[in-house]
Amino acid sequence: MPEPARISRIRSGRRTDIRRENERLILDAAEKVFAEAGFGGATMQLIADMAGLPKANLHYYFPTKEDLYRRVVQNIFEIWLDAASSFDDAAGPIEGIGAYIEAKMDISRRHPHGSKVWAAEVMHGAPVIQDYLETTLRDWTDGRIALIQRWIDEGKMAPIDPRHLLYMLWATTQHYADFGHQIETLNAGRPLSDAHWREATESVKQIILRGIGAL
Amino acid sequence: MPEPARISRIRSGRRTDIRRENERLILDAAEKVFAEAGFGGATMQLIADMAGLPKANLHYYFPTKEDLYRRVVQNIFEIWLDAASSFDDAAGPIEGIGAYIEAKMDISRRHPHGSKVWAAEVMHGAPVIQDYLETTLRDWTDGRIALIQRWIDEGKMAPIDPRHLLYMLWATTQHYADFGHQIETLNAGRPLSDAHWREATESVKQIILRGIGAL
DNA sequence: CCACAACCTGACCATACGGTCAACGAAAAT
DNA sequence: ATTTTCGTTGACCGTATGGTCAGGTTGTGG
Repeated sequence: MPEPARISRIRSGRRTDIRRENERLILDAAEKVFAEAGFGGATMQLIADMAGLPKANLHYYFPTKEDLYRRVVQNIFEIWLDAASSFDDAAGPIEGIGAYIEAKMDISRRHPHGSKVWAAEVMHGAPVIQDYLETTLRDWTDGRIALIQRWIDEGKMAPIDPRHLLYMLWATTQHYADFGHQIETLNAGRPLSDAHWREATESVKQIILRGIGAL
Repeated sequence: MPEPARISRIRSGRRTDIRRENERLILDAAEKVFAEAGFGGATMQLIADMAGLPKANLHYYFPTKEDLYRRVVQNIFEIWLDAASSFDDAAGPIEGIGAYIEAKMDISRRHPHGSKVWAAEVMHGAPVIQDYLETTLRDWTDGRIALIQRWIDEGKMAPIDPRHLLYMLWATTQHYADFGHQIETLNAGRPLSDAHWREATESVKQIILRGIGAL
């Protein structure tokens, strides 16, 4: 039973601040609830309780449950895309892919809920973000495939199918968020420490970079 | 709107056959619906329609939605464990891990729904199969870690943390089921062909086996 | 000080869903 | 032939949930 969070609203007053602050409160709560219960299992009441606001207030900012969910998914997608930049300004696979793995592992640690919502959305056939997959994601992927292919042509790594390499990067890094509960259970029921995360990141980097012949 | 499937019940008569056949019908439908809609989004009515049976009949065989869901998850877990045997009777990582990757990729292709249900269950904190994680899965994992460590000690592969290698194997292979929709979208919206699956499996095997220094 | 807009919320509603049940049919068992 | 067990099903019920709304309060611009 979640208790009324309602942290000190401080003395802000400014209309825009109120809006932004409450939207933030709601989005954070929604991300967590959607991640833990799925879209169908999540209830507006639960999100409201977790945000410390009356349910009717949620509908003031987000007309429908779908609207709220859509915003949560979009947020995640943006975070996810930001990590992409680490890929580009790199001379070769060791720096580029290495930095990308580090960035994505970091996101898995800092935004596990978002990663889960994204995973669930895709698993359900991407009803909400299908257009993103077909436009933004496809373009990004094509660009990265071209880049990797260039590295291969320049002899900086072995001739691996770039597409499957990308899938492997996504799968491996996001696994630490999406299957975090399983990993935690296998870690004596305890969350991964800083050292654990460093080990994980290093292991992934080593196996993949060596696996593509970049080391 | 699903139409009444009700394939020819043939002339069986035998009480046990009816039970088994209907349970099969229901479990298959349930696996698909749970995978596509999640536990909360799935409705008994939808599962009933997809199985070609009246809703009340589902409750005759499976008292509650939870019971039905539990059975679906258990089924998957068993399939998943069966693939484990490929690991054991192998002389070294090339055969053992290679066979394991092939087995798991095959499962991803043949049981994508099951894989998704499993993923969603874990992502939601494993409310139903937590005990399996703590017993069967943990034991299996410990055994495999010991085996990999032995291979390392025998100089058959590089000194990689076996735990993270296992996570990588799970993540990569299951990704092709769980994120199948995304992969399909990036494949011009078309399902992966036989050749694609062979390529995928080979890419994964190559990167990982080379990555652990076994090639 | 007033008027207007933005924000807030308890009470309410329609619907959809999981689950029940009583009545029935068919096949075994006796 | 009769009883008993198993399978079948339409109709029904209580509840939970997404969403609405009318009447408020608060802050802001004129």
